[in-house]
Amino acid sequence: MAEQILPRSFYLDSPEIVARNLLGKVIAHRLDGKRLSGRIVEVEAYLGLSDPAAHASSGKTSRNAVLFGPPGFSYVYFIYGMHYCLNVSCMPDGEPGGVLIRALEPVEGLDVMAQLRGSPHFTKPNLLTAGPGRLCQALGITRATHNGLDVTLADSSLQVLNDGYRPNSVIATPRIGITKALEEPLRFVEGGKRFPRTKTG
DNA sequence: GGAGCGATGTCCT
DNA sequence: GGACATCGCTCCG
Repeated sequence: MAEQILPRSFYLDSPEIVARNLLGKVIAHRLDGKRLSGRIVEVEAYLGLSDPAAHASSGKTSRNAVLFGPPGFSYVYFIYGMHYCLNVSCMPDGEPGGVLIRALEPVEGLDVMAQLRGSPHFTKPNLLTAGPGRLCQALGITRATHNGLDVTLADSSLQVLNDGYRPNSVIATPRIGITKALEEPLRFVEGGKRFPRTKTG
């Protein structure tokens, strides 16, 4: 099938549902006329006020406002003084929720990704986009340029596409790198996929 | 290949 | 002032 932009209705569901459904979809970023893309192989769901690990848990602030807005918008934040992380908002307008994109399998523009990441990584394509900080660097995504973009528009520079690929199975595990709600199985990876990703799973 | 650790900016308490 | 949804380098096996 031809690739299609995921419609806003795709993101209306709860973060757990949207996270599972995002596995196997393609993130595409048009940068200086060149398309950089990768297939989603690892995601995490972050809920609203009931999830102490979520940015939205302490209420709406200027930083996390996108999570409280309409579904299908990018939420990019800066972490550890060094890295950006990409999320997509879900749930209806006014209700917080989001999905963190943790790892991609690079598909298009690997040469540009390697330049953005540093050329030594070109020989290790798994290190280009495995990890939330790495994939933002590889795609050229920053908070200044990519926070709050509507990823459902045909003319958006950042899109999420369905090309017909379907994961064989989905495995749920605890989330990584957090200090609260450590046991909740809200991290999702595709079962049996060979492509390297972060940590276990 | 795995554990330990430093780098480093922004936001909220 | 401290926490933080991370990464890459070192050192040790």
